Amino acid sequence: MAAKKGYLSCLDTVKPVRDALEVINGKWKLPIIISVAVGNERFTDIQESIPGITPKVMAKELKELEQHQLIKRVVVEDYPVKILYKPEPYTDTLTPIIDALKQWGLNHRQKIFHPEVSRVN
Amino acid sequence: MAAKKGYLSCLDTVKPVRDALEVINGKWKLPIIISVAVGNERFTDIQESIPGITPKVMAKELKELEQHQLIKRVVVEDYPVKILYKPEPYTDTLTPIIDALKQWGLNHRQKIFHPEVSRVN
DNA sequence: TATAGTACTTTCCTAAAGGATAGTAGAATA
DNA sequence: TATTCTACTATCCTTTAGGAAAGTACTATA
Repeated sequence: MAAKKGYLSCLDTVKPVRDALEVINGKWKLPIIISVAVGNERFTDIQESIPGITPKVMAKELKELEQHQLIKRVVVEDYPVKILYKPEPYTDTLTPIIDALKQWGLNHRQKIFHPEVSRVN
Repeated sequence: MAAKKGYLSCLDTVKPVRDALEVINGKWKLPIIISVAVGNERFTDIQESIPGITPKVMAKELKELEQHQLIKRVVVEDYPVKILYKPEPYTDTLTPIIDALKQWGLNHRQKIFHPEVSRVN
């Protein structure tokens, strides 16, 4: 019974990649993380630093990022109270992903708008 | 007029990251790329190597990846004709992203299921 | 007193993603 | 002749993402 060719397994890579994508999926999570990592702490500042994001989406994404311990919501008991969003140590672990995406995005834009000059492919 | 604090700009990073996300967004594009990169060439093999994907979604994603020149659809004129999906040179440029996501996903799973042993955070 | 700022929430809506299931056309195989 | 293989397509449906606009409770400021 000559074994039918069958496919090559790639689950070793596919599974962890999907785990990662589940946490950072969507259009806004990484931009918010980048903004907070750069030092924006107030709701309004973060919002204004990311063109196009609405407060509803911001609020939802901030909650999810908090649950994943990728940012911390800090209430400062002043009058009036201040609310700050701060990076967690765990946030730093995303740096390699963000860097890789940034570099790829820069190269991709080169490729699309100036194909003859682009470095890769 | 003491300038109101204002936010810190992070567009240098946010913009290219968003460019990249637009190409590799969704649940399935990277898994498909991984499968093709590992050597799966036939529609059915790719599909079987990625648990949960349906043929409809496969077909749609393959078309989009082709448009972005991340895979090539090759028709082999045999009887019957064979259709092969192959990686393009440009596919390799995604390797750093895939590696970063894979490493992060592995670490994240550690953190979630064995917090006391996890390496980072 | 009126306006503005802060951190949201609420409502309503559209579009896109994704999933289940079935079907199909041609060729090969039993 | 019947079934299987291949690479899809077609239908239908549910869920999620995301966007527009307004509102709110509190405080501060002019």
